[in-house]
Amino acid sequence: MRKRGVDRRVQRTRALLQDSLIALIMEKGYEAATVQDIIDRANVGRATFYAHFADKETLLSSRLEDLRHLLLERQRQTPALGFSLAMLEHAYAHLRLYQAIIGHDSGAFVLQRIHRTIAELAAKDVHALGFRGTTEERALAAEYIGGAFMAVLTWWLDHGAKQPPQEVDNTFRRLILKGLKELT
Amino acid sequence: MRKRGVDRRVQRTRALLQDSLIALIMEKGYEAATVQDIIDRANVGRATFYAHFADKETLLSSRLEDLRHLLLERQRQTPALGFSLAMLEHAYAHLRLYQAIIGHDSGAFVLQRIHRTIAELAAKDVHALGFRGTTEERALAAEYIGGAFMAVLTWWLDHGAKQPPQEVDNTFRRLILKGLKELT
DNA sequence: TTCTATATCGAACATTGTGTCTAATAACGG
DNA sequence: CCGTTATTAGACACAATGTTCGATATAGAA
Repeated sequence: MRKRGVDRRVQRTRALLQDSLIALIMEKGYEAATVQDIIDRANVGRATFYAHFADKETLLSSRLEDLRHLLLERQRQTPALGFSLAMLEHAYAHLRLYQAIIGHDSGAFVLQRIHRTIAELAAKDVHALGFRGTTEERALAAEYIGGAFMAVLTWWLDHGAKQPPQEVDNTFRRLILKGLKELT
Repeated sequence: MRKRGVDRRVQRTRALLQDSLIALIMEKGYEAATVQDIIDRANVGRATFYAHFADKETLLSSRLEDLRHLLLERQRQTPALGFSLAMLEHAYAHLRLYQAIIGHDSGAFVLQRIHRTIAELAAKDVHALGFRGTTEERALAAEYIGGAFMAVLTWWLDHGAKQPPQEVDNTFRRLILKGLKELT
């Protein structure tokens, strides 16, 4: 029995690379960070990087996958739109990172990935919300929920994240259910 | 008086390059298109490209600027949310292009640029809509309108653009004003 | 038409980043 | 302790970027 747990070296290397990417995103944005930057900061050999990840994007994906599981977990515990508060709290806990993503133009790609993840989770909630309609209408609802959430998240981060996550979560829920009429 | 109009050669070259980029976006996506690809297809010298545009992104911007002016024009003629129908009709008239943007992952960047343009136009409408509230609330409203529109646009394109622009415009308006409750 | 300013060309160039490969070394886990 | 596997340094070919320069072609004014 060889494969009790993952080799310590592997765990260490992967963590170093992921953390390095995060740090670089905060420092110069995702696009601007090169593989060379990443391995320099992580103090890891070039060949080692490619032994673990096919490219920079794959490294990013490995991190986003963690986030996705976190959100999935919270969604299972919460009746509807569980991803919302979980995501807001995660952003609140890593404010500098998220503000860097929003700030740099290079954030587009990362943001898009997060957006797709959210939209995917929203699709599951459409059913949970007891939403009636055709397949297409439900797809529209999911897209709308995802888009609205990203709008709220972006706005919140852009303005210094002054409200607590709980309050923003409420704003989001009011917005998607009742639209602009209820914003005030 | 030298500068009656722009030199024909300049007009021709710029148009060739812009059209070439559009064609390539449809063919392989924005990210995948290299400057070499663009000048090859346009049949323009490398030095000439850089005489006109600093890089690929600047070339894209020059095209998006045209779109922005188109939308601004239509917004001036329409009481509120004028960008919506105009944008939908533009997408409808260039379906293959927009579906390519949505399709390829590389579309994230282009989509982000369009999103920002829409959000900017939405900000002007927030006031036109007679929306009351603090500066921050109005910023949220603008972001929300932009996000909701992009969601509807994305959904529509993703599902084959089966409804006419007019109908999609109505759906969008109902959605942002009254939320999910009114979607059915 | 002629003249002149300037846009274009082609080709070379340095630079940067990517992804692969190898043989030697180090560290893990049993 | 030993066999397996991860890591390393460094070199490598490749692709793409953005700049430069002299020669050529062409637009627009007179």
